[in-house]
Amino acid sequence: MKTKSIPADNARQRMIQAAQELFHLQGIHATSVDQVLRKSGTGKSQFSHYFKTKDGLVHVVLQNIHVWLRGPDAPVNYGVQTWQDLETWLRFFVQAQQRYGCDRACPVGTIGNDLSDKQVLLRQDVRLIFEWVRGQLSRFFAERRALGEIKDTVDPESLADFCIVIVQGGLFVGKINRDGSAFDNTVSHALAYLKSIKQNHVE
Amino acid sequence: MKTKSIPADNARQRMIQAAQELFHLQGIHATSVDQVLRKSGTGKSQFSHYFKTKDGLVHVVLQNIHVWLRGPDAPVNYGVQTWQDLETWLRFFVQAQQRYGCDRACPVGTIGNDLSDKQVLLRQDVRLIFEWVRGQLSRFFAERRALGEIKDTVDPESLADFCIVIVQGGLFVGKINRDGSAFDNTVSHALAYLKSIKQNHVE
DNA sequence: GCTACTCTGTACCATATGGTACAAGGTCGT
DNA sequence: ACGACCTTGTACCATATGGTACAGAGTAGC
Repeated sequence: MKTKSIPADNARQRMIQAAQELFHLQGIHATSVDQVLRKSGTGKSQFSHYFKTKDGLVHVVLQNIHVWLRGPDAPVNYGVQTWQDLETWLRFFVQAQQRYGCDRACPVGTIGNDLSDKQVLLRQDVRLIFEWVRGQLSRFFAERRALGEIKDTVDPESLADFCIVIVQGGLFVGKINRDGSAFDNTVSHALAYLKSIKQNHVE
Repeated sequence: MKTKSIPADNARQRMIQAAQELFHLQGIHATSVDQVLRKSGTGKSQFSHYFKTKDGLVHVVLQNIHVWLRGPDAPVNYGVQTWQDLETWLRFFVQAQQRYGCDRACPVGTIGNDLSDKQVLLRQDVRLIFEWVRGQLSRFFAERRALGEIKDTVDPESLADFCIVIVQGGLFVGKINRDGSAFDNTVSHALAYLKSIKQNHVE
């Protein structure tokens, strides 16, 4: 036996980390368990021990991402409070994708896209994350509407949908084209729209 | 031998058709060659004969889609000429997705998303289709701008990107959520934006 | 009839896949 | 020291995968 078993569930964390990156980059189907094991330097017995099945691993990865996004180490502030926050939030994804050479989209979206109708629990995991993001955004828009900065006729939740679709679509198209310019252009237009909404407030 | 070999490349067409549907529904990775063979009722020898490899089949499927979209049997008019055409074009994708229970996104996008960096030729196939669509849309916006219906400061190509990202993102999110409302809401906002652009023309 | 070509069925192969069995090492509480 | 428990290595398995080999049937041209 090479390594001592002192590091406890160190292997578990390494597997989660490796899986998260591989899923992000290749999706679930294109990523085999063995690939995760090789990347994390672990064995099949640990895998079975900690996650039992591949779906089990995906589940833990999604949970991991969920707490990551909601916690203090989130890569960007999801608790949007100001219009500036919203612009920062949108622009973040453009920059983030370009940093990695436009070879990957949203980690959660990539996994969600690979799910079949049978993987009910995993779809629930994905939905939970999306719902939370949508909640953050719609809360922001609702607050702004209450302040009269948005017309009463505009639905805050539909604006949240608008932002989410822009981000998911932008990352998706960017990945396909290996080029972030379409995403960049789209965010510019989206921001122009949101500003026009903002300025159109009654009173 | 059950069937006579009179029907010529009938088998070939059936395989393409089956593959196209399976790729659309599951992506490339989740679709095995055997699955295509079972669905099309053909054998492995035909497959090797006509397409040689799996990538070869994907290539033909993409070409098939390409000529389909550009031809008279296209599911929607890509040769947008009027603002009404554009609205019809955008709304078509919302309706098309809902017709099939929101279990699939764009056929081309789905395939493009599954490509690795090594599949250069297939990525080229995808890019060709996307570039053509982008060309159709940007041509329309350029024409409208020439007529003074759009401000000179607005880039027609970036508006085309905006529309493509909305459609790809909407279909993508719809597939993940198995629900088309986010896409629907997003298209409504996008159309509102495009109308605001339209009315802002100088003169 | 003979040959060349197209089409198709059967069999096969090396590899990869997800998953299981089982035993053994290490740690801790007693 | 003892046993319980957590962790890990090795070996294995049934199945699926993409792909190949090869021969037989059908058809057309000469």
